Amino acid sequence: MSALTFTASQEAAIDDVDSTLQLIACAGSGKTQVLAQRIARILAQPGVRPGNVIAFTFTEKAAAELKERVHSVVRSEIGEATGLAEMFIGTMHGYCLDLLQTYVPETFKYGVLTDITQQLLIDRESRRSGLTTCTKMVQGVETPLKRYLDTRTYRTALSVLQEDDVDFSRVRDVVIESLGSYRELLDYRKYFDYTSMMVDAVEFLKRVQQQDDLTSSERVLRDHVRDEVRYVIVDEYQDVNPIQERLVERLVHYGANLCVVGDDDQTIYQWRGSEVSNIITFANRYADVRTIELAENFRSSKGVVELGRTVAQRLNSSERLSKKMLYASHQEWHRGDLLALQFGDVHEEAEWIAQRILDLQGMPFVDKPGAAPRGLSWSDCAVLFRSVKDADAVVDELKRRKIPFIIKGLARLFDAAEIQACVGLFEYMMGEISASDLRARWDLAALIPDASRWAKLIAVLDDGADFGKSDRWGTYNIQRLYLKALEALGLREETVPGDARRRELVMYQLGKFSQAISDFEAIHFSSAPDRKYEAFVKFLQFQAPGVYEESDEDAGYVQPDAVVISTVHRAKGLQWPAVFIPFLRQGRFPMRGMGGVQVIPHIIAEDAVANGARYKGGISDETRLFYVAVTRAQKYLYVSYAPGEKRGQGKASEFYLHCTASSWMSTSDEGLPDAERLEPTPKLETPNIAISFSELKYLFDCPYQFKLRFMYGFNPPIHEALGYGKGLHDALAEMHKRALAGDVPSSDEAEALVDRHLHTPYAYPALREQLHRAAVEAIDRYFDRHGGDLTLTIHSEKQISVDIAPGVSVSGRIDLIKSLETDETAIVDFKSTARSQDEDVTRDQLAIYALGYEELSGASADRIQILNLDDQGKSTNDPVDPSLIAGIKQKVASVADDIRANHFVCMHDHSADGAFDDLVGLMPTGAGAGKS
DNA sequence: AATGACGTTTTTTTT
DNA sequence: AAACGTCATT
Repeated sequence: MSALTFTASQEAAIDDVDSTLQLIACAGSGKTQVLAQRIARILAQPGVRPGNVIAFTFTEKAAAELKERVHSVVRSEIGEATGLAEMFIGTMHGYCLDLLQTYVPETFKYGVLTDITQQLLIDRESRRSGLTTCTKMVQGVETPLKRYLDTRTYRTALSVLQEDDVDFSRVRDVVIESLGSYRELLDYRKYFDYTSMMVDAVEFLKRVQQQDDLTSSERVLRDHVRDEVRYVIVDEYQDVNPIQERLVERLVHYGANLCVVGDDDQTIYQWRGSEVSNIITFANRYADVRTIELAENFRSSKGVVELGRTVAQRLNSSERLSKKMLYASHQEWHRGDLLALQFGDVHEEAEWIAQRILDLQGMPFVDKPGAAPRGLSWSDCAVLFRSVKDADAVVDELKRRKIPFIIKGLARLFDAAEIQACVGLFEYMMGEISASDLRARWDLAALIPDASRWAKLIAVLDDGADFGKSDRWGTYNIQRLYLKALEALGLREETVPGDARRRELVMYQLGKFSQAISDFEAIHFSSAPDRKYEAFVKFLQFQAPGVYEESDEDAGYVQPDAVVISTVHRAKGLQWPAVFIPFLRQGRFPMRGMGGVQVIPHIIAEDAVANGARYKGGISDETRLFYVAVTRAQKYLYVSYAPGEKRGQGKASEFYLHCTASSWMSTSDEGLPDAERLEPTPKLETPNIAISFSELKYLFDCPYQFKLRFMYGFNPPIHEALGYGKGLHDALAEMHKRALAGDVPSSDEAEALVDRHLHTPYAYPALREQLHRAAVEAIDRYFDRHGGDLTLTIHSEKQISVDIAPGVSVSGRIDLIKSLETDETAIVDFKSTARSQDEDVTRDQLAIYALGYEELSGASADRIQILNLDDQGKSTNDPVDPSLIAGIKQKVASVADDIRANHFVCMHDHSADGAFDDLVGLMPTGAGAGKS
């Protein structure tokens, strides 16, 4: 596709920016490139601005890729374009959250619950969350849901109830009441979960579109959707669920152009609510739909394409759109490229796979038509499983042969010896294990750099377990205790025993543990200390092991050259020259139906949900999954099966048998052809690097701290005043936004503004009051000094994004852009703590803001101000300096190179730097020591 | 038709 | 910090 020649249907899809479009894109059809071209075509029209376009993707990763492609097409076809950051390319969740936090002031302060924090919240407040008031019907008997045990099912029930098309008259009253009390709890604790951010956004859009008595911000949103949203594009449309479809309908309500892209044969998330009928009946539901089929497969050899086609044909023609998939790539099929093999047991199977991976090394492979062949390497091979739990034999064999691999989708963090050592810290504190047990665990993990420090560690733990020493619950901060424990041991990257690789791996694990603490403490921060630590240990023992994935080398920006072991689900959208699909055993793939309590029918009756049966899954869903697996292969495809020991594990899967019946497949291995081997060279993929303002600040300050925080995942302890700065920010944002809408707030609203925006969930009552008073004073002061300028607001909270170099972008928000009485334009950044910072860094930050404004508007700002909201704080007002701006580009680009090279050196003398309190114990002690 | 062993997935979504 | 449905076997 580098030559940028398109097929007739691709051309049609790119050119038609006016019809309601339905693109049926088969596997490997170059859909992302087509979308990028189409978006560029849209932007090239007179009168169209980037802000008129919304493109939804399924994942953040897909969004980053599409964004990068759009930018590169725009650069080459239109040249410089401004305001590209105004175009939304991202997930629907991201869009909804953004919408709420831009237009609904009451929600500015809301935080977002992840799966884990949501589960923790539901369990902690098991009654108020509706968990234990909800019941399940098992064989006609109604029993209440149980704390911890049924939480998972309850969470799914909550999302089905809210995201699907539900007939509530068929839902039992207790279930509806539980949902109500969960929603109240979320509201009370000021949280969104992944469901409520969608539901609330759709509700809000609906109200704005149907009612007349609107507030100023509601009017702004209505006008925005009516006048600004002109093109809506939805990728992976086959995986859209009912609430997402409702969102799309709302956005095109005033006639915006809609283009959906998908392949019904690749619907693999039905168990999560994906509704295939959205794509199948699309042409009936929208008027004047033009359907274009992107049938050419540019990815795979003829053999793979033909096999894929026959797999898809196993589906009932009534449940799929009739379509073709045509071989159109340069990959040639040779007899023996596709094998279906049977082995005596799983070990033989694993041995063969490992051997074939070795044999493939250096095999010539051509990535693109006309390109020079390269030798295949580890990362060109993938082993795909229905469930990655079946991967043990393959994993062992690859380890044995020292073949590098990364495994995705296995929650194994808590199997690691390092993590068990960390868990031990808290088990010791709670008296569950003895000091010598603890010592044994740390010895097992080979993690004690200096045995003389052991007594220090014990002292820290004993002190931490003394719950009588203070009445302030905030004293018993788990994260701080963890960091203190590591410090007591003297455990830092430089002191971890072993080589550099092991040191890095251990730091990743310890960082992940820090993340687990943050998750727990976000919910349990204000519990009585002894009960909190007790609950934490239970969390570590029972819940956490099933949740956290082991960190691998994939965590950073550096792509390792390693064999990929993955589930089929995670492989969607990816491709490899060689794909293995082992373990094709009856009952595994296709996976046999599941027992146990299910949301449908045990909590919600099947007939209460439109097409509720889809959550159960069936043979069609498994077939589509197998179709996805097969079509990942570019050339070599090896499916295999081996019987297991136990009964019921002896038979081959019907998918395996299907493959053996294909004339493109061989059922015996005749060896690879005698091609001359080349030097194995992994496909070079420069990862896109997207950094936010705040991350950049850390990078400039101290690259090693950046690595600790954002790559290893270490989190600072929760501060009790957390939320104060954000509250001020949000109050100011509302003031400026209302001013923009012509609804200028007056100084007597200060108190109300603070009430609405200040949320300090971790503060004890006295602190909370104190923060409240301080906030009201700060807002009063702002009205006093700047109230008259409110009408001069140009933008509030403006999202900006700067492409520094190809593949490197920096994004963030500018607090305020306003015009001055002097007729100059100023960029304003609010500061709310008097924390002193390196003068240099602040100037860098200012330069980024200036750059961002230029990118946004095409014009340059005149002044940059830092406005300190504190009473005594220092503010600044500087000119925009062109030489500074040129310098910053250079600086960011070099920082990006460091990220790509995994090079995060710290030049600081941390002992002299107050800003690094939190993680100072993990900083290298040697670095910068020579500095005065 | 009744019994008992067996296994119990998949995973995205925010700063 | 459990109990259920499914499937193979009899």
